Amino acid sequence: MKRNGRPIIPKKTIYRLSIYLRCLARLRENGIGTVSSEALAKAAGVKSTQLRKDLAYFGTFGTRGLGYDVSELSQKISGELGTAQLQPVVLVGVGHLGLALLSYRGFEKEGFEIIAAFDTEPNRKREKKIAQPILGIREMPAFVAEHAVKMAILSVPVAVAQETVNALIKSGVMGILNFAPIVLAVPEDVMVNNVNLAIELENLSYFIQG
Amino acid sequence: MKRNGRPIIPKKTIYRLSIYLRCLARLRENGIGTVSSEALAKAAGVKSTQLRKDLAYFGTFGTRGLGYDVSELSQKISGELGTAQLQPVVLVGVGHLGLALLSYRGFEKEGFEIIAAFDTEPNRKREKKIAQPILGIREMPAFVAEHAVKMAILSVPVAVAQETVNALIKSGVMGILNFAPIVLAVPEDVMVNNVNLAIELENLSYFIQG
DNA sequence: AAGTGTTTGTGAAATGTTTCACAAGAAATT
DNA sequence: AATTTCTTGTGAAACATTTCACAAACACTT
Repeated sequence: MKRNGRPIIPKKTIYRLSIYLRCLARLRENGIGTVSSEALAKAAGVKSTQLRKDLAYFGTFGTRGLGYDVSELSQKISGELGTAQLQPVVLVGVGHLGLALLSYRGFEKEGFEIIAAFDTEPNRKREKKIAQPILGIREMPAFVAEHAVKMAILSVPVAVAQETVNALIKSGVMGILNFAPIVLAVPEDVMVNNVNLAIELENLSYFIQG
Repeated sequence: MKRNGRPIIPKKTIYRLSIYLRCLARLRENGIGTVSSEALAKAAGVKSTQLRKDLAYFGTFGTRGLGYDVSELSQKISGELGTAQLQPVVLVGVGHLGLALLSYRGFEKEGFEIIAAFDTEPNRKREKKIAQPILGIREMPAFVAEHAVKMAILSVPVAVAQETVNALIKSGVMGILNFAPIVLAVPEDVMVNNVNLAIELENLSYFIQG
């Protein structure tokens, strides 16, 4: 299926592309130049046919009888995901979790940089020193607009989550990584990814009962 | 479809049951005693037919023409998910993220209690005081076995993630909430839920370009 | 250069999930 | 008590995703 020229790639496939990218990175670190769909799929925890189907959505990069060139495939997936260039991100809500996320060094490696954080009490004393500036929530709209920030991490209390999202969207944010345990109402063209740790635990709890 | 007497409920349905449970909790807080599938579905961000199908997997609880009793439905879903009683959980890896998770007060409300944390350097000075004991990683096997812990949160560095999981499983852990950006190899009867923040951001990044 | 062995790419089949359409049941109204 | 209104529960249809099966393409060996 296609829409405006580009094929429509399933959400799940996009998710797996990210996983493949990480596996490829590790292969490259180990100096491995070529990999078969079988081997890469195993590393990613999927079936090899699924890996090939996933790649087929946006091109054909392999060599039959040999496999895929690790560097080339990395680049192609990176390009498709749009993580080739560094993306600015803001974080809103600097509580326990927000502070931990600001300290987390895993984003930069993947092409994202938290350039600022916002909180209702930016000067409240925190037990940890961090590199990014913490600004008042009132400064958020201007900052986001000025720096053309398109993505935000939301770690505010549930009570203010919806109003915070409204403000972010008004300022131009299109994608939100939401840690507040609430279903946010957003326009169709805005995307929300929810991370709810309690739900993940509940999920585990169910399936290990059998 | 059924297996050993119980119907097989899709993973996605289980996930949504957790969401319904949260929506119901909020309704109850607001003193609302009855809710229609239409209203609850809207609050949960799904279609009403889907909500009814989800519930139909394990029973029929509604009253036609009226809707569902909020308290009763909460109990039924809780019972199905197995979150009726408090579940002990351990956390392994007390770095930035682990520390934040230990401070997170959202688990208890949902029926989970982090009863202890483990780290290779339990006495390393940390900038935050927390309630749970931090023990050496060597004490983990005995502790987990003794307290019959079935679930663990894994926030260790990638390099030691697999060996840590092996040890946890050996001690009797059946469910793992994994924050390490790596695909863990586990036996069939052990369940892993991965939380990978970089992937979530990458995902957003892709869809807001479209 | 021919033959053998691998591995990709892809229609088709199988499986899984969501949505539709509507009968059936209960409440509310007249 | 009959009628209308509302809402559930569910088989069937539509849609989406995964897996299968195998031809095509290339590498490697002899």
